[in-house]
Amino acid sequence: MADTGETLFGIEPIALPQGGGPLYLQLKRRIEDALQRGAIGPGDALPSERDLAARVEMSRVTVRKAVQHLVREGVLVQRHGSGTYVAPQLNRVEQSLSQLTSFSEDMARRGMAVHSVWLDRGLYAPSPEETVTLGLGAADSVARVSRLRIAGDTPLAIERAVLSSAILPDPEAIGTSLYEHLDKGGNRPIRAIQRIRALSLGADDAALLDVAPGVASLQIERTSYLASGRVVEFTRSIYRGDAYDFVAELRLGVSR
Amino acid sequence: MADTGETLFGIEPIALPQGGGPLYLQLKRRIEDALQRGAIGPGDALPSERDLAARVEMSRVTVRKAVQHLVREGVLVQRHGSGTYVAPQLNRVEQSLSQLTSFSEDMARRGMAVHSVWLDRGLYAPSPEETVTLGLGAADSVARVSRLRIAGDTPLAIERAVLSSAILPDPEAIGTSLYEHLDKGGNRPIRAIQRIRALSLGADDAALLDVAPGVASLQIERTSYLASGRVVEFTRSIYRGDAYDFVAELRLGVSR
DNA sequence: GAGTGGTCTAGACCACTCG
DNA sequence: GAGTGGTCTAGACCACTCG
Repeated sequence: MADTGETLFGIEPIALPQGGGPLYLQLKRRIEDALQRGAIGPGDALPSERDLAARVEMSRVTVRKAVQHLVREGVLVQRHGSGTYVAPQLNRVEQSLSQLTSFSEDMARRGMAVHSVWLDRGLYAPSPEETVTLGLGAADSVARVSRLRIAGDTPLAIERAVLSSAILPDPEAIGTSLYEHLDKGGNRPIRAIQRIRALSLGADDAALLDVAPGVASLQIERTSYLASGRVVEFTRSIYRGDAYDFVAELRLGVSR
Repeated sequence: MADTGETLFGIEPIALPQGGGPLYLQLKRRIEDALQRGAIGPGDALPSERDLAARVEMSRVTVRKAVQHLVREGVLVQRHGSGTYVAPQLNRVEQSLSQLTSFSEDMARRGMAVHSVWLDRGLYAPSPEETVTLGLGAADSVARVSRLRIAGDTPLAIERAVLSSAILPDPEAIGTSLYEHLDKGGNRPIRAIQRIRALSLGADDAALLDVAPGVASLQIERTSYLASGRVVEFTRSIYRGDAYDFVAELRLGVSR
């Protein structure tokens, strides 16, 4: 469906009225229009930045600025050395915010093949923050387990968990499921508090999730508790903003 | 605490080793270091882009690229015609994801003075999406009420609610509280589903929230129900990513 | 090797702020 | 009016991809 011919999917060489404002916003609007009209669709290649620049009679820097805005919004993707493409339509994953569910089982239920890549797994001296959160003593160490969650070939989330080494003495012994492993030791959490915020992705995490740096993402910090009230794990996860919806059910509170 | 003198808060004219990579990332790292060392703090002015460029011997475009990354991350703020500043430390607002609470009362409990600005309040023909969501007939109209929520002088959120005009025939009659108004008519919701996602702010919403375009934010879509199961309102809200934490409590689900 | 995006420069003009 | 960020250009070189 890509059109690198004369009409440039309806983006005329000379800017039509299109409203005023900066050139890069005008171009951004024209590309958005082409998408809305269906002149270009998911997976299609855009003309190269140099081509686009020549045709719309703007400098390449200005074209880049328009394109980068759309990349940050998740509308386009750029691949170094290859080209610029309309972002493939992702099926957003819905995840409940009221039940502690299993990533693997969640995905299986949706018919998605998932796997994880370990980013880190080992014993460390705790940071002051970890000492406080996990309620550790001075001599205690912590197990850090980090992994990248992948569905098909789309990375969805980075999970970084920290536990007392008393609860997880051998991080290497975890199979695919941390909770299953904890269960065996009688340390399965029954309750958790999650804190959700929006986050602009840094270069490193963006690379792991295969998106552009600066893209909006969701960071979730989870503190899990045993029935005894003891903290089992503290996990900081980063979810791709374009791939996840979190769903919560609310009950009547006070009047607003 | 701003330092526009020779040392440039420890950012030396000639780049120290600092690791490699693109110049703009090196500069970004040096500014982050200065912040971490406390050489500059919230509210402080940075040197102008031209000054910075001269001192670190990079072009202004490269300096801008470093600065803009930090602006997008919420670390710095720029004010056109005025300068570049370290972002003031915001007290994040915590909001529960398991109770339907009142924005105004929530804030009052935290000792914050809040007010709202109406962005829109009126009766309209429904969009197809609204017709479906609200379960409307062909001849029904909808009330749209949009407002900007402000704490002190910091805009925190944009709320855009849509209701059947059968439930809200006169949008102008709302005082400060939509729910209070609904209550009077016996149409108070008792249950709601919220859908949370990360979103990169567009120019218009960014301007309303007084942040840079492209900054990460949280979008929450809420569908509220009456005891009868009927949908009362559909609200799409956008929360400043740097000002909000949403907190949810989870109970044990299936194994992971 | 041709083509692509990623980085970088030097310079220009504009719109805005501030005293 | 001086200074600031916002936009824009023409041109260059690099790192990467792809057939």
